[in-house]
Amino acid sequence: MPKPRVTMQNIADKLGLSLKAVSDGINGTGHLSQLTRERIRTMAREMGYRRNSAARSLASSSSQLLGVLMPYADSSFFGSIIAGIERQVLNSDFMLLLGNIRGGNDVLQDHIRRFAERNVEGIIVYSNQTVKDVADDLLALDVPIVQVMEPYRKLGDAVVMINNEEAGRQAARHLRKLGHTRIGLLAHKRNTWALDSRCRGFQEELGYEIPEVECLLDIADSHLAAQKLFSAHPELTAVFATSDYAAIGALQAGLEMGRRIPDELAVIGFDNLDIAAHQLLYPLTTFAQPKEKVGEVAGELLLDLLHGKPSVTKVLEAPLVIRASTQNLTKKCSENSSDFLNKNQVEDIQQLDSSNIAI
Amino acid sequence: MPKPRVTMQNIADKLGLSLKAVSDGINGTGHLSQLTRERIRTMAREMGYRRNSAARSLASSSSQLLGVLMPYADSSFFGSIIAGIERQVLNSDFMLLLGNIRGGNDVLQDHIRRFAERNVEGIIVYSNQTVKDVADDLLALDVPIVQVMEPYRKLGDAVVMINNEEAGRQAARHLRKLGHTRIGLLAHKRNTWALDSRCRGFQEELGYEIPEVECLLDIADSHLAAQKLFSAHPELTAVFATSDYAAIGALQAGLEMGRRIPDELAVIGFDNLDIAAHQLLYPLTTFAQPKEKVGEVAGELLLDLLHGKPSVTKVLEAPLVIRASTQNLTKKCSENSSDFLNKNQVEDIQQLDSSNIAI
DNA sequence: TTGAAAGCGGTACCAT
DNA sequence: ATGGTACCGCTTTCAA
Repeated sequence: MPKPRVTMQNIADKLGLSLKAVSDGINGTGHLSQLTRERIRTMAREMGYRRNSAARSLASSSSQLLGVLMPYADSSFFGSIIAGIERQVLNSDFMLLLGNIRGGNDVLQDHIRRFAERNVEGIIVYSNQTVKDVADDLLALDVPIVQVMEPYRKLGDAVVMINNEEAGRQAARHLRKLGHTRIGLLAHKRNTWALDSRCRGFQEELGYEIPEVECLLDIADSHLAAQKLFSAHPELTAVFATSDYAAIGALQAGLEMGRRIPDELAVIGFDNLDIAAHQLLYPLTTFAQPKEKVGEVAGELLLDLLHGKPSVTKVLEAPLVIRASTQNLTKKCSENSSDFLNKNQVEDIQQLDSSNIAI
Repeated sequence: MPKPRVTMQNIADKLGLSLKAVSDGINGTGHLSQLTRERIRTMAREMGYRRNSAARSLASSSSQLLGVLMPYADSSFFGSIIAGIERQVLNSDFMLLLGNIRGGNDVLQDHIRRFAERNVEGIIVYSNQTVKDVADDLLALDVPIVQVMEPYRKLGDAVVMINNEEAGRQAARHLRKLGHTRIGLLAHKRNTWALDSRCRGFQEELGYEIPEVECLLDIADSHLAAQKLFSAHPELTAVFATSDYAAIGALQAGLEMGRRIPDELAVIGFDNLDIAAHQLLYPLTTFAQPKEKVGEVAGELLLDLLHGKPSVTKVLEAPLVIRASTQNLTKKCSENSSDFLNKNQVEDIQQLDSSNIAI
């Protein structure tokens, strides 16, 4: 049989106080003498009182629940963002209700319905195509929404995003500084703000027409696309790939053609995934999006919105992490280009705790 | 102003029925005529009724909430497990409350307290060291617990785990079949059941004393450890590393010594992480733990427990994925060893949807 | 088959 | 500084 819950009434009875007094005592509200408050709290602890958020939520119509809609299973990317959110909102006693947005519109609509039933007070969402499709249902929840990584106008302008354009520019500058003049672009479909501005920044910074091939987010396809790019433009000595996956494909194609990395072919990726950082022979130069920070800022932003503050758009920078795919890093790399990033700046580079990985 | 919620009472009034009738009509409980039930449901839909789970939870003392405690930010590993759980329990109208178990005992205890306040009805947990430390608090919740990947006796025997011992054995058999007779072990600390049985299976299958060096879950340290191993035992031609990270370190050390892969040095890893699958020159032979499946089974198991069924331990197999780090896969690889895994068997190998990754 | 009424455990307004 | 009390929206006996 389930052990009986200790209620505020129980405490009140024990102490000869009113229910109201106990409620105020525990919540720090109302006007109580210091002594009473102490007595109440002590007794609550003694009796092992835990508040009942269902009751509290019903009475106050505030669930202290935030909905998180992300494709968290595809990579550790969104897991990190979620961890950032969690850390930020836990202090305010909010908890996260999860919804994976991999899957069709119906699955997502199901999540949204559940969010409604549970009275979530705010949403943090990555606006992928599915989300865009059901944006109306999301808006119907009538709660603050914060978007991360990808802004979709319809969902408002409370957004935490990465300065993709500047990253694109920086990629161009980095390659130019290394002396490359024939530079190509291996790009994914520009059907998102992030990918589009990433490419735009790159092209604008270079200022001339750039050979470009489109590829899927898939190493095999990127490989083929890169082959196409290099055979159509054998003069290229550098390529900016808009993801690490594409970059790997480009490296692969380059190696097959006998190019030496990075002199005869320099490659920049995007994301600083493990496959970039831990690529054995050719660690990838790439951009490290501050994932956890994005989550933290998003959480903070959402809490602000809940407190009535106006919505704002926050733009974070993605530092360039320079590795062997663009630059031979000798031992004196520390006194090298100003681009070179101190490891400490990149949250990604962290020691894993063996007890935390199901290796 | 918050738009007024449609309540069951509203519906009852509109229909001239009692609250009870509406409740029964919507929940499919009680005895109602087919007609009334239809009328109620139709009206509910028309008025845009959504149930209020706070009220429902308070009245029925069932929260329909499951707590998930995992280090989901470190890699995509646990994200996949969580996605599996979600898919399994969503049909039963449960939702997942998340708790990251990276961090100290106090953070975890905080999660547990919140779980208590929110009346979670069950827990799925990865028993890392922190969890083991606060196992008592977890048990105090007095709800069913399902463990994934790592069993900790104190938390009961409802567990979904991987047959690590068999995987270890299979690693040994695979290397032996390839003709290797001098085999080493590059192992992480055996402070978990998973790691210990993985090593044990490997050793037992080989049946003789195996040169072994311990390393951290970190490529740099694994690299050093592997150097140590190979210089102490230059006769080794193969090594089983108990994680892909360690395997990368081993490859690195081997390459530095001028070994040709896989003839002069074969390496097996564990986990089928991206860094294994997408290692450019030397894709890693490794074990693919069925992560999402683990989640699904765990979810199913927990639901069973909630329905009063007895707890059981489920053991899943981790198929070996053979790649170039142990075997030269020519075009006729498909007619190769029976070990060779059909890609379709490995859930891991999936096409990523570009709109789902913040590349 | 349907309805009335008593909670579930709090919150919050209004007295005192 | 404290107490009384009317809900919050739904589930659940129990009676009709």
